[in-house]
Amino acid sequence: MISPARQSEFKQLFPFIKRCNPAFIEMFFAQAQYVELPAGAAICDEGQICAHLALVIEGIGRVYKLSPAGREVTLYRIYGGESCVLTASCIMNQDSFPAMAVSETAIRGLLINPANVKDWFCRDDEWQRFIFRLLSHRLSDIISVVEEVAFKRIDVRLAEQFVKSLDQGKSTINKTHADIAADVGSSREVVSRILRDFVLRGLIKSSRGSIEIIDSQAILDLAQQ
Amino acid sequence: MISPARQSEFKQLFPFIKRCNPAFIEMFFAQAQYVELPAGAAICDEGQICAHLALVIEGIGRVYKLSPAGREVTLYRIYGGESCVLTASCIMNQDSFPAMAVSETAIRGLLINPANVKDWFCRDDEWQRFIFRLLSHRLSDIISVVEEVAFKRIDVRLAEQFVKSLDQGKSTINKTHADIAADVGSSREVVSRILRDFVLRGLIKSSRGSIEIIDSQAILDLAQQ
DNA sequence: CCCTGTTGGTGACATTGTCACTGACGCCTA
DNA sequence: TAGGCGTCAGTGACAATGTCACCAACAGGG
Repeated sequence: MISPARQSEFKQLFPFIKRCNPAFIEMFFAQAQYVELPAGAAICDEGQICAHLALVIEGIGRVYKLSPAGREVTLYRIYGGESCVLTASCIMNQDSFPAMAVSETAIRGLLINPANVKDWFCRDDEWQRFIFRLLSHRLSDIISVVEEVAFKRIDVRLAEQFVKSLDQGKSTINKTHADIAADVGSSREVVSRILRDFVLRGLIKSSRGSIEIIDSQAILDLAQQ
Repeated sequence: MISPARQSEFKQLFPFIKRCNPAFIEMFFAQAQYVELPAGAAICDEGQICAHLALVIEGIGRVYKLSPAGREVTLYRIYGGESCVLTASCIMNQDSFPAMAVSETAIRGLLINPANVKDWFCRDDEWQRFIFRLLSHRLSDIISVVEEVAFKRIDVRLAEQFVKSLDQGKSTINKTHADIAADVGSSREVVSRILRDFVLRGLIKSSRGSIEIIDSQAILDLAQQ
């Protein structure tokens, strides 16, 4: 049973629940389980069968692929108000999880039992819509990753990352070159080289573990390509 | 209304329908629409909203991404007994199609009205299971594409393609270098170069528009990496 | 037999990936 | 405070891949 305070917090982030019928809402909060995770916790290992569907209230989760050689690509991130679809699809047919997931920050959220996820599907139209929307958004997220990796130059993709930060009002990115490389699926050396060029061209300032965007217009232009 | 002959043909390829309840089966075949497509027909353009859910009886569809520069990557293929999930997920929430699709061979299949897809979801458990299985398989298909593109050398990926042909009992592949490049998301020149090396190493024989696998063991070994 | 579109080959160069190594920095502990 | 250690970033050399421009071989139609 979820406390009333957490319930209203949840409703803020997941508006669909407010459109569900009262009986469903009651059942939902009765069955859901509240959890907290520290930053950097492994949520799902490759091949592991997922135990629950997670709905994130606060924090950021990162879902990624890991190569045998140790390289990484981020498939997508899970923010507050979202849920791990891979988990969802795994729950639906008991497959194993085809990627890894970690908490990038501390995470708070609700866990739903797999049996409930499926059972509720026909109990409430809004719940169904919510799950479907999630699945299809993730599908297109991952397709964009294919597009990025297959077609775009890395300098352009780095610029895109910076633009995302700018959109969130942050002109400083606190990440190491290795972090960024893992994000875009490249290697640290390549990222370092390109960032060195960015520094020389006056687009950014770089220091240990953080990057400051100087010429945001040039970054925007580059990301445009 | 689908003719009895086509119904039994469909049941062979989509066994789930045999496990559905009789009323559902009747409704299904009453509402479904039979269609045929020639080879090379455009099924879905990027950004276009999909009008129907297609269940393929015979033939092969290819779903791919196209870059502005004209390069391509194949996301997945749809064979007999399968369905276009992207279409499915698009239907569920009226999004536009995030990729392109063409018929690689002539295709025969059934079309389902979007309204029905959704409506049926809670009418029959087997139908629900079928759609979910499809969605989650496609998701992992596309994740493997990310893995391939981000982490693997192209010679290895070409070898993998050849292994797929060998698995189907075909030691000759009737494709142009450009076709193969579009499949793996590379460029024709690169494919040509690598195939030239394969020829020099005695792995394949190459002629205009077709490739014959000579040393299948070496191909298998290479694909293993 | 010529014309034309398709297919494949090639060299040159830019971009990216990999490997091995180095130096700089921050933190901990003796 | 000095030394030790791990993290972070920079570099050169070379391999793999992408891009561009161009050419040659081939097939089929007129």
